[in-house]
Amino acid sequence: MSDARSAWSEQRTCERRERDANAVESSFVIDLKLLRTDPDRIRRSQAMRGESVELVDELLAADEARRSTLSTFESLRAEQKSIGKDVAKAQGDEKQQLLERTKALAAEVKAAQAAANEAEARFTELMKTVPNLVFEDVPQGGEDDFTVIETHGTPRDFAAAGFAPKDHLEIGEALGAIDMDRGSKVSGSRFYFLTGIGAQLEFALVNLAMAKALEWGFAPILPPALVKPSAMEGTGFLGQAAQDVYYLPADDLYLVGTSEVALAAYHSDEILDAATLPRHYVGYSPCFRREAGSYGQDTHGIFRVHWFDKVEMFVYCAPEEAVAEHQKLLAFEKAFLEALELPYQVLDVASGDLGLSAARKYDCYAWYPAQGKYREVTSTSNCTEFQARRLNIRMRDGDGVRSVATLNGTLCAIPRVIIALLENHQQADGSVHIPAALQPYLGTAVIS
RNA sequence: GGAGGCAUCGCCUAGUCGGCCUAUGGCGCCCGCCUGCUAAGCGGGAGGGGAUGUUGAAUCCCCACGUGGGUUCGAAUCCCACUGCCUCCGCCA
Repeated sequence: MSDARSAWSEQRTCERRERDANAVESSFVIDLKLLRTDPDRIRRSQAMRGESVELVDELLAADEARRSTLSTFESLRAEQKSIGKDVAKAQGDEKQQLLERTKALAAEVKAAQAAANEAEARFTELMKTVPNLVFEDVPQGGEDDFTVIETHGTPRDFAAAGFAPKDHLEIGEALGAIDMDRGSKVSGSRFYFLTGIGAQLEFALVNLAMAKALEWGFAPILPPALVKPSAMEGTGFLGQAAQDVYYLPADDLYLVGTSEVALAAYHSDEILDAATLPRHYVGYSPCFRREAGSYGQDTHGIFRVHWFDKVEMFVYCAPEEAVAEHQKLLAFEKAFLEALELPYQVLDVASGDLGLSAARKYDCYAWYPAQGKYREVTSTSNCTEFQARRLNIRMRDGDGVRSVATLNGTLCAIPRVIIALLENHQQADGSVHIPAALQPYLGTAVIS
């Protein structure tokens, strides 16, 4: 039995469902105990992200309000219950007296409960806005303050080869691989058709990526591309990133921007047996992005588009394993780029440029000759327990029941990989060399 | 889309014309005990939150019978809405 198949059968027998509603309500974004015992840790994280530090004080106040209203409700409720029992036994006048007392109490209980619910809701709303805690050793700063931690390969010297590199669109159109004009005719800007060898290239890349992932022990999944709001919110895409997401109001569904969403929500409301962790999944799905904040950026070709397909890795593991798993995901991404013979760098992304759910993020930037620079081609995030708390995904082990950690990483984002292949491996005559690892899947060593 | 049925602890299940439910029993699981070993047997445990407290003690309380409301002094039990699943019909790749 293959690794992938045994992973499947194992998981089918070990799944647990957690249906407790309170657990869902009280699954918070950051660790509740941390808020009380070490609020400064959260303040530092907020500062590193360039987010509100005052939020922590609001949270503490809201938590206090929540607890005191809850206490009030609980003691009233306890009294109500205990009198209720006496009522059942009492007779005559005694019964009438008790009834009178408890009638008034009923209204109080109701009011106290409403107050407690409201305080709870306010607190939960606030908690949802807190991004994940950043690891304290990630580079500080904004978009441009990343640290380049590795550089692999060397950009080709096209001058020495005697010709100027063409950009991917020019190559792709000449090869009949990319049709941008019809993309915009049919669907608008930032849409495209992959045609002929371009379409074949996608299938070849997907098959190569899947073959590698299976070899590495990942279980393959084809996830839905439309998800409920809870899945979107749980993975952290409805906060500041909400404007970048397609929404279908008629059905109250979102189009995912990455299969990470469905892969993370896959085990929502479940308790996983610790013996089945870590779990490695690899998903393939279309990805939809409104690119609302990027008007005018990367408008040329298929670098930044509203729809693309992507092979994505996803990991569930014990929190203490997360850092090591993150390194593994990065290693897999590197192995894939190396198989494609692409020069690239690895970036440790700065605190201010992390998404809502990431504690640390490594991006691989591949070399794009026509742009003359390294640009993002993969991204892997360690979300620690952030998504698991929101999605109520826990594990049972010797220490009881606790949240798992989740991680995600790009294995192959089709358009950006196609661009990198076309541009880096182009020849003077307009043909494109295909890396040895990909040749078996495409059936040719050169496209022309 | 139309009609009907169902929803209790990991799984199965008792309870459903309101208070004795502090939710029954079985299986599986975990920890003890017992025992040449195993099995059996016996005892205990297994959700969330809060308070006092401790640092890996304990005690008390609240919540949890799909979800949310309602009726009532009191709801697993009655009423309403919603969700999910199952069956049948229709439509469809």
